[in-house]
Amino acid sequence: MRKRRNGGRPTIADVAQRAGVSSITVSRALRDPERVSPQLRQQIEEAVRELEYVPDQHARALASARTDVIGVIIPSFTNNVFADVLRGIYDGLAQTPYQVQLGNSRYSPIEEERLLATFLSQRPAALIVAGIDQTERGRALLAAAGCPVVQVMDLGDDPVDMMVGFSHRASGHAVTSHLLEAGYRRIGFLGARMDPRTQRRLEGYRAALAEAGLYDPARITTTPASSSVSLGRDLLRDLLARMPDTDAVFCNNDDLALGALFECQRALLAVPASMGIAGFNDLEMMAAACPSLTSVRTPRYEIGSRAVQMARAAIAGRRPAERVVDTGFALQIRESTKRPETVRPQPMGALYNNA
Amino acid sequence: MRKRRNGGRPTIADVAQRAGVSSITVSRALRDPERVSPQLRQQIEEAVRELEYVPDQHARALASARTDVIGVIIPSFTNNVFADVLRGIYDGLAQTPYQVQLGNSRYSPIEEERLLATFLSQRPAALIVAGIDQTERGRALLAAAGCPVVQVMDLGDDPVDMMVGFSHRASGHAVTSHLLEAGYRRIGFLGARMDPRTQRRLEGYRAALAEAGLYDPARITTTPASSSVSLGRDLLRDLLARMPDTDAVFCNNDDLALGALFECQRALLAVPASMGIAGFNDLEMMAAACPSLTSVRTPRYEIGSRAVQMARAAIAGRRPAERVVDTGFALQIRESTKRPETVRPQPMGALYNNA
DNA sequence: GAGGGTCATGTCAGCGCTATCATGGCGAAA
DNA sequence: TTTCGCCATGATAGCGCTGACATGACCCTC
Repeated sequence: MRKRRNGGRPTIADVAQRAGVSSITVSRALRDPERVSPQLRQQIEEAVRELEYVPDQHARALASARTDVIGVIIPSFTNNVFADVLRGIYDGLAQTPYQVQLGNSRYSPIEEERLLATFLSQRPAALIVAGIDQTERGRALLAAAGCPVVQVMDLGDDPVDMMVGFSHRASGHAVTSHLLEAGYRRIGFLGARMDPRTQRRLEGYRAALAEAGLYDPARITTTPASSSVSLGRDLLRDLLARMPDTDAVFCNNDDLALGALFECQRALLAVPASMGIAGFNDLEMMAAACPSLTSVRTPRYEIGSRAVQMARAAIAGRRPAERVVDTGFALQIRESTKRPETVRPQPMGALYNNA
Repeated sequence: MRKRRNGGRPTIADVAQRAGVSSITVSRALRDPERVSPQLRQQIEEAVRELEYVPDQHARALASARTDVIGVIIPSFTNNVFADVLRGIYDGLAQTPYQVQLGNSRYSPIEEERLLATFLSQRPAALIVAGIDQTERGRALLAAAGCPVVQVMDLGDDPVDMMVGFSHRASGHAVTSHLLEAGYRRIGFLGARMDPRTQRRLEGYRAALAEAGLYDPARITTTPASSSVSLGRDLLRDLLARMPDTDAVFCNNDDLALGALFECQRALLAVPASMGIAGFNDLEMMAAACPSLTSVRTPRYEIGSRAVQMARAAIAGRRPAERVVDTGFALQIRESTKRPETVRPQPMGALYNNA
């Protein structure tokens, strides 16, 4: 008896023998049941069940030069934003043979390039990457990938292949315009990490204020450090130390906005009367905060599932007509930017008593 | 010329030809350089570089019946807790040939079992799974996996193989004891999703209160819904409607605690004077909140990297002596449970003015 | 009824790599 | 010098599966 290296698991040949057919017929019955007569199909299914046969992915990949792996590269695990995209992707792939190969670029284009090279060496069925700011070589790798590629979470003019996202510049512009309409005039910007998408939101902010003749670069407070709630507090404190008359802040993301709110509470600065606060992404907590926080709802889950949908269509040879999908975004206006008619800073009572 | 199915990529035979050796020597040079003479090794390395040769993972896996894939199963992508564990795992695997195959069980033991079966069909090098509450069949699959298995984030008596985590019961007990020591007497419990780890924290809460003769099941408020900040608000509101004299809450996790804080702010209930709040996991925002929130620091990143370390040691045949590692946890006492000496509910001024 | 088309199934030869055993050279021990 | 064993390297035979082509049965058309 031949030695088995695969731990005694049955092979396609075992199934074939048991079903009384050749192994290629079993192979066909598993991949494309239509091409096998109902009679044999049934025999084969039975044999598969009896032997608990599971195809060997590696052998399949080697023989067919194709895999059922979809590579996904995101810049952060910790950022809830990508967790939602990921959920969309995984949910879109449930009940399919596809598997996800997940990479974390840590917001580094170099690391992204490295991951891309690694992933491509496995000839994935498709690739989903966050952002449109690959390195030149990264773009070249993607272009030569030989599989569908979907860039997600951003929008640009020249997709490598397909694209699903929204305009960060437009969303930054929309939030800032909203703050202006709410009556705020000395609007600051809090930004962390300053990745390309953040930069584009900042551009939108800048443009909206410039159009209103109210742009003042001194109100922009950023840091390369990665975003956090504490950082939101620190950044707002810095900003107020430099520009005490600032009456609102557009926070680059929701963590910073929450931190800014906490800082206002600590400094006894009334929100929204003396300070308007807007965040970005509209994480679940924004609606629950007190006061509730204005933000921009970004369709993260939808972007993930849509990307999968497009990728699968492309794999199946039905490339969608629309290669670039703009999912849009939605301003969620809440208490934190509902400025009372009379604009005048108001002192507040103490919020709580702790010694 | 032979047709190439792999897209024209060079194979090990190409490298061998270029280096003037046989392909098995190239194979050895790549896997175990020590076994090849320095002379040939150098020639081979050069050929690899010139051809940009990248080994085919599938062919390697098929021929050797081994892979460089480490399967990881977590119950949620959205929960920040697992994001940190994941970071620990990925960081521990950086600069190694290992790759992660990530599965999301969505807190369903059935789904976990399914994932386990799928992953095992690929003969992973190791498996890291969250929790110790597998189904019976899941446990059997793990036991028969034929690879190192690390259960993480919890602690139990009979590891399938290895285990890294801490006692949820003990941590629940510790938090509750702290609330008692701080002077709170009518302590509630807010819990969402109620997965097994949450249940054990609840047990700890129950035990601590029972020991103090203060246990009242009516103060336990739970829901099978998944955790969120809004839910924290809802649960606290429910609890206070039923048991208005509740003077503190142990929240099953930090999202709920934050929601509870917001609810107190909305209801003008002073924290920590009239209501103590403690969370669980000590996410970054807890220290930044206003008032800052007491929580239990859980070493999530460390658990991830430690699990990888143990798995790699086991793969290399050096199974660690300690199969079960208790990482412990640390109570982080902050403003939200620092009750003033005089215990008496205090009214507060309005926090903010929004019309 | 010959020719041609379609369909279900089979044969065969790899995919790119590694396990296994074989080989030859060389130094140490006898 | 002879013998042995060790080491570096090579030849060979698959790993489990699928692509490409072959085969034969059957049906339709003129």
